[in-house]
Amino acid sequence: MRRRFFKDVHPVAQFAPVSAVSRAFTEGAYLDAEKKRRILTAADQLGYRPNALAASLQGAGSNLVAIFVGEMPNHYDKEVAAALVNGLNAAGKWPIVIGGAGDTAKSAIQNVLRYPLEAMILRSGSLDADVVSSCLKLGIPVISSGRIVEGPAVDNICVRNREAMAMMTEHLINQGRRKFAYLSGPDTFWSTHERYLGFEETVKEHRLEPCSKLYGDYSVMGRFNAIQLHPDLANMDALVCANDAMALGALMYLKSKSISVPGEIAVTGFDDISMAEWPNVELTTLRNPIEALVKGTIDLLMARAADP
Amino acid sequence: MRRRFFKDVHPVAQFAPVSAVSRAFTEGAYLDAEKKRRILTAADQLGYRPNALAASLQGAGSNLVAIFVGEMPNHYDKEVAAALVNGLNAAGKWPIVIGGAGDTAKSAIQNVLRYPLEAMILRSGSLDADVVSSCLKLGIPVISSGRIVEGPAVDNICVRNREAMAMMTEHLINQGRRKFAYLSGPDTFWSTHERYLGFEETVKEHRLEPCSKLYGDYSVMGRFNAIQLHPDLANMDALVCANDAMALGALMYLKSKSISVPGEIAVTGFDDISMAEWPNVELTTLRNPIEALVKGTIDLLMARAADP
DNA sequence: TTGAAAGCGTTACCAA
DNA sequence: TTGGTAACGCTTTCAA
Repeated sequence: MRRRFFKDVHPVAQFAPVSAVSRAFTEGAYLDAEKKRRILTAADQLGYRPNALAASLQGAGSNLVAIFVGEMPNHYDKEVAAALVNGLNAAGKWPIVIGGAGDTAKSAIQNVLRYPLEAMILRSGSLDADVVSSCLKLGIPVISSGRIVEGPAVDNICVRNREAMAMMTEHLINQGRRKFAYLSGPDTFWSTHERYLGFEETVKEHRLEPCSKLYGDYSVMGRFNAIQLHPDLANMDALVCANDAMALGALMYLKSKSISVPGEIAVTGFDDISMAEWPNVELTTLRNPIEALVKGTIDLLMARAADP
Repeated sequence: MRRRFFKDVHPVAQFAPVSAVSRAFTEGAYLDAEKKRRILTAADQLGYRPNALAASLQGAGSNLVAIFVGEMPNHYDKEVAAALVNGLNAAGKWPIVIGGAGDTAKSAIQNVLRYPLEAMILRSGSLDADVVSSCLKLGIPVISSGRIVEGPAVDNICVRNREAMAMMTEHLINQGRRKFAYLSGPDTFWSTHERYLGFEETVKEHRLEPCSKLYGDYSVMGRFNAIQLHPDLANMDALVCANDAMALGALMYLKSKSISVPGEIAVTGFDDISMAEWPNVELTTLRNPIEALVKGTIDLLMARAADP
């Protein structure tokens, strides 16, 4: 079959050779100014723009990035995801977002890896080993945001969960609190363990009596909050929660029992989600700075792009 | 320059011709079972998978979809966006997410249109005319989710805002409420107008006195809620809000003033975000069903894919 | 400064 | 069944 020349089909190349069209869209390429203007005008009318995929096949960067956001059980995760999308957009990177968990997410990730990605950003920990090894084989850099993931070619950006929680606990002790309870997240979340360690070591340092530890699920309503299960609320003057969502749930429960906060019991969270700023919400929280996290993630991405 | 044959470079084609490799990855293609197994094994070890971009260049569907989510000022928007991402993933479509507003978003959209998209899903109304005309030229179907957008080749899926709000108002009147105030969203949101109309026509039908209309911004805390500006809370027994977020804000304000809800004033919202189910939140709300919205959006997408 | 053509990684077609 | 190759839309030599 005779090779059809681009001239026959290329929408703009009716007016000029393909190479000229390409040059018209390439900053700083040699091309007669008048000719360039003509091409750009025609392109504009036709709604033509160079196909980014064909360009990437040719060697240009794809500017595509995948983000695995997981299930996003609480508002903090959603806020981070939204901020990440905006940050990437501003940097000229286009995020393909993958959600969910389990086998569905697993196969989704494998499918998305068929696109020429410049990076894989991990916001969820459920599939680490799998994803990391796949990306390694493909030479796609992995950026773990909000958790530490071991592995070659994995960049990490993460808040100091342990130190922060230690500071928070210290602060409560300085305020005179002595009888602690801890509301933990599920063990499947990486941050859970770190945060508890920070709390535990501080309590031990001050030789306070061992406290009770409860488990929530990082959401506000999960099990309408583990706090309900607590044996005796009377024997407690501070409730340290592993994130804001659960702290909010606890707060609502205590309020329904007419227990004064922070009078009788201090409640603390972690993340500083927007709800923590609402009036009537007597919550002390640690700022888990989204802006910094997003900026760090994108800096890492750009660094990898410049020097793989 | 001599044409380099794929054999020289294709990672798997060292073991078999490129066409065989392609067949190994194509369901139902003619290929010796044993040979297929060998190829797949080699591919697995090398981490090789067919490049989706090159495939789409060849004629296969790109499976890429863009979602313009806008600013997502409230939780409902974020919940919808998350559900949409999950739904698309489950359908084997990969969403490129664009956020923000104004010129940044505008140029982001134009850039993303350089990829071969199967559809553009609009969740934000800020850039309609622009996006629709660009997509039309490119032959990319536009799906407007949650709003009605006029235009050729635009599919719409949307809840009946007006009818729903009318029902809600009717319900309040049946309960004996007579003195209404309305807390509206910003005029830049399409749903704002529709919802107000439903409310207004019902109030007029029942010949109730004209009510006061206040403006919020669809967020919980915006201006710590327009309700504060209301001249006299005493002269009101029902506050109809255009969405849950603002209703929640109003609720908190009334609580801080020790006004009983729903005793003295009934407060209603719209959306049924998860927070509306929290205990202590005395909110009557209309379910804006996310599942149905997502399913409808994806059905529309699939229908377009099958028959453009 | 320009046009022609090679080559990117696929899939589809055609002849064997 | 198979292998070879045209074609997809683009950018980048290369030669003029």
